Amino acid sequence: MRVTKQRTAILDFLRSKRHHYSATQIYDAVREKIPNISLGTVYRNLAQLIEDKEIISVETSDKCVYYDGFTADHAHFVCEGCKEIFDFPLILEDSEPSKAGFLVENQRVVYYGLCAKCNKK
Amino acid sequence: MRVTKQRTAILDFLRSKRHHYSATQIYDAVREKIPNISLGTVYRNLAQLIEDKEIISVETSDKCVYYDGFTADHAHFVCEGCKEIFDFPLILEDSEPSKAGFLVENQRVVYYGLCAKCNKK
DNA sequence: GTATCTGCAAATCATTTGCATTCTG
DNA sequence: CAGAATGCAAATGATTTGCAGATAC
Repeated sequence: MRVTKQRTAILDFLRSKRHHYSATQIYDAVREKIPNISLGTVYRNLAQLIEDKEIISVETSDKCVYYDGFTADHAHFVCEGCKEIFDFPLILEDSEPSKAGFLVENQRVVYYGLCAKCNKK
Repeated sequence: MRVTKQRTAILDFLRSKRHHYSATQIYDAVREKIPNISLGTVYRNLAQLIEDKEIISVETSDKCVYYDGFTADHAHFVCEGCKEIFDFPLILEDSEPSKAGFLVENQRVVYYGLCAKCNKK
């Protein structure tokens, strides 16, 4: 794996934010620094960065995938009101699959509902 | 909401199986009973059935959504070896978001790894 | 009878890919 | 230099949608 300015810019962007971004949003953000970067390059780098465990992907009921530069285990909450994605701590215990002899390499917890603000309305 | 033979066939199919199917797989299965059903109808009914909480959707790192006629709370395990999706009980406790005043309407837990069989190889 | 649902086909839209060129080590 | 990575544009594939005709209630 080579260090290119494109890959560096993408990773720097994701790490600089405690937020979750779609490929297109990342593309738009990085384009401010590298105007001629292509969307294909963004996707290829995101895939590579996931493989290298530098970032994680967040699959929700949205049609697009979000990417997160914060890789410590945590849960996500998708607010159906304001569409915001929130982070929450994830309490890991002996998981059912591992008790059954399965090898758990990864786990995703996503809550859906209304955030505190939207819930009050 | 009207009871059509298409909607009934889709729901019957999903309820008759303890398994998870993509829209295309459901389309293929239901076509054996209703040969001229269209994929668009399958998607429209799946969306409706989800809204009515008759079925649930399972989002994974796959590019397609899976549908599940078993609606009681449970976790999913996606085996990266054989690609099978397994059900596991889900131990629900006071979730972090609800402690924070968020309204949790739904929650999805997906594990990734190797099932017992693939893990042995 | 009328609003809802369906089949069909075309449109979307996120993501992937082929290829010639450029860049990193 | 050689293998990787990039930009561009075209391809893919799941999902959505417009519309005219069929169906449920």
